[in-house]
Amino acid sequence: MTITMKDIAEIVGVSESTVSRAINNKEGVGQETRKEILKVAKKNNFQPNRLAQNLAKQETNVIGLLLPDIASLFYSDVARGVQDYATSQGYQVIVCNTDDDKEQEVNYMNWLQSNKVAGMIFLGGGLVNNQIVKLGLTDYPIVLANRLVEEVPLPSVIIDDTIGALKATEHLLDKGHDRIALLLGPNNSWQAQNRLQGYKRALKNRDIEYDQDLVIHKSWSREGGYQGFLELMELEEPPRAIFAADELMAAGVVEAIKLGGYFIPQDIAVVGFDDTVVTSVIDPPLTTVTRPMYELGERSAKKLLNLINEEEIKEEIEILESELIIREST
Amino acid sequence: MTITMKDIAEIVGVSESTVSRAINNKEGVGQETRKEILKVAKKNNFQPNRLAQNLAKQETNVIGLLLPDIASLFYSDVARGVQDYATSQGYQVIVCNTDDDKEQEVNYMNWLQSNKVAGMIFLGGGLVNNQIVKLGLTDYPIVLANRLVEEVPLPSVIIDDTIGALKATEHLLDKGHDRIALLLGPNNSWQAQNRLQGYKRALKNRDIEYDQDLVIHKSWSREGGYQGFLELMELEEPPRAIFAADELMAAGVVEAIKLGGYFIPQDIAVVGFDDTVVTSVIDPPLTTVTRPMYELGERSAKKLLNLINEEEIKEEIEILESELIIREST
DNA sequence: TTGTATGCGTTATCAT
DNA sequence: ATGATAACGCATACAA
Repeated sequence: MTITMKDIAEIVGVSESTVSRAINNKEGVGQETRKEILKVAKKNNFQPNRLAQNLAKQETNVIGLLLPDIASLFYSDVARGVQDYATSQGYQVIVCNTDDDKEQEVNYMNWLQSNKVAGMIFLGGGLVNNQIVKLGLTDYPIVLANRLVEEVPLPSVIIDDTIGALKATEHLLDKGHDRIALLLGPNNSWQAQNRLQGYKRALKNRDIEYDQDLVIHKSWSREGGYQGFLELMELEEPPRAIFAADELMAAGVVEAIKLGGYFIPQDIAVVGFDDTVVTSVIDPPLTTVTRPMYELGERSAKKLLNLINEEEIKEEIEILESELIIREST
Repeated sequence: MTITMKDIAEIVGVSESTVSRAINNKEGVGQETRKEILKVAKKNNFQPNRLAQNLAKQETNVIGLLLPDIASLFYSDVARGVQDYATSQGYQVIVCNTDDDKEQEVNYMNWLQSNKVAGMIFLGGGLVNNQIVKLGLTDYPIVLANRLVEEVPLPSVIIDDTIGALKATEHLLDKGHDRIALLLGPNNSWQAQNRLQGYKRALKNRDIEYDQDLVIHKSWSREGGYQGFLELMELEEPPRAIFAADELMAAGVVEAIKLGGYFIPQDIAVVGFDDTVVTSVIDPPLTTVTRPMYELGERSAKKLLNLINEEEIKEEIEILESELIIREST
């Protein structure tokens, strides 16, 4: 049913090579012939067979994106960034969900390679495994997005939560607060560590003593935020500023504050983390740290395409900073 | 760098066809030869070139998924369902974001065709345009997911919001409420129409008169829900049960109710719509209508693969029903 | 059991 | 300006 160059050649009465040249806008085809060929092609809705094309050219315009779960709010945003940039440059993206499973990851790596993708982006998922390092080092174009690599450096783009947490804390400091509570998830997580670090650094910059009692680890959830707030209120001198370093926790804190009859920000100021649809259900509009997720995708894609086209890479590791959006909760 | 069958053939000292047979687990290869070939293949990490493979076999194991935006909470869940089912059957998925733009859509359709995908799923995006119908009718495997088609029927899977709304209303009726408010977005939307219809049908089933005053159209947002509640409270006899047919609106309603000093569900019962991360920040846990988004993806993928493999399709149009999850807000 | 030959649809290198 | 031909890597029908 689908028409090929051979067919067109037959119809027009020329050779396949001439058809190929005409279709690909190359030199060396007569005015008339070219017009005729294009006419027939359009009329029959000719679509070149990419499989054959790629096989012959020994290259493709497809890149692979491996991530834990496309259904996650965070990753889907990044994915969109990757896709938009890639397609703007004539590339297509294949998204693979690994669920943080090493085996899945390796499977996909192999599959992508056998499909001769031009390169891959590895998004999230903790540490980089050896296979990736090996692949990336044997000059296969690979970019790491928000993912850590041990020892050997690979081209990567990451978001630094530390800066965001620093900005958030500084903002509250600027508002005149000197006792700022910090709500975090379990302290074994990389995220918690970074955000805590930013918080500490902000305090240190202002010569304010770090008070262990003001830092509370709960679960990354509404309930965690809720309970965290209750704990804070039991302190002798409860804080009047809270940095809830997670959006669900922030929602819980706001909830608890209002239920307690306090006003935001008059009685207690709140800064959250992340700015997704969850934030939109919080009232008052939340001052929050926002991570450039879409941009993370864009930059990663850009870096990968640069790598593929062997253009010069300015910085091996690119660091994006999270921003503070100031709204009405502080 | 990458090894081919030809290379293996040379190393082992057999012909390419023998290598092909061995690699593909086909009959007609001697014990020893096969073992030797596989050994060499494994040692050199041989990956068959899918481009060549697919070109030769004239088929691929890739399907295309066109949707408005992968970064949307709704669509990304569906996409995950498609991917999981597809990969479980040995297929890969290419996701294309169309942003509801007809032109983009057509571009992707062409691109996917020229990549010889085995089939496509069109998710969301309102009415189906003619190009799709044409493509689907000229026996190209196509499945419509939660998308409307005029006149000509195409294999499709849809979620019926009507049923969900009906169940939600019935549930409140069962709880003894006879004056149930309904909060909706702008009434020109397909969603609003369906949910209103389900609501009406539930009332009719119980011979309860439809009261126009109890149905309020606002924006699909927290603010819309909030304002809607305030309007309801101005009625002579405010309702004590509210069906907020959108998750953001539900969040706004709950917010407003609590600020008003009422208790849920003792004073006012609330049923929401959809069950995503947004729901998780609402307290008390919300009774809500949940749409089987993941399943929508799964079923669509399954139908498409059936189509591709020319198995019999039981029902041309498959209707999934939304379910009511009963929690503590009613 | 194994090898030979041909084709898949396109690109690219030669001739002409 | 155009055509013949080989090549891309693999599958497969047909011979041997």
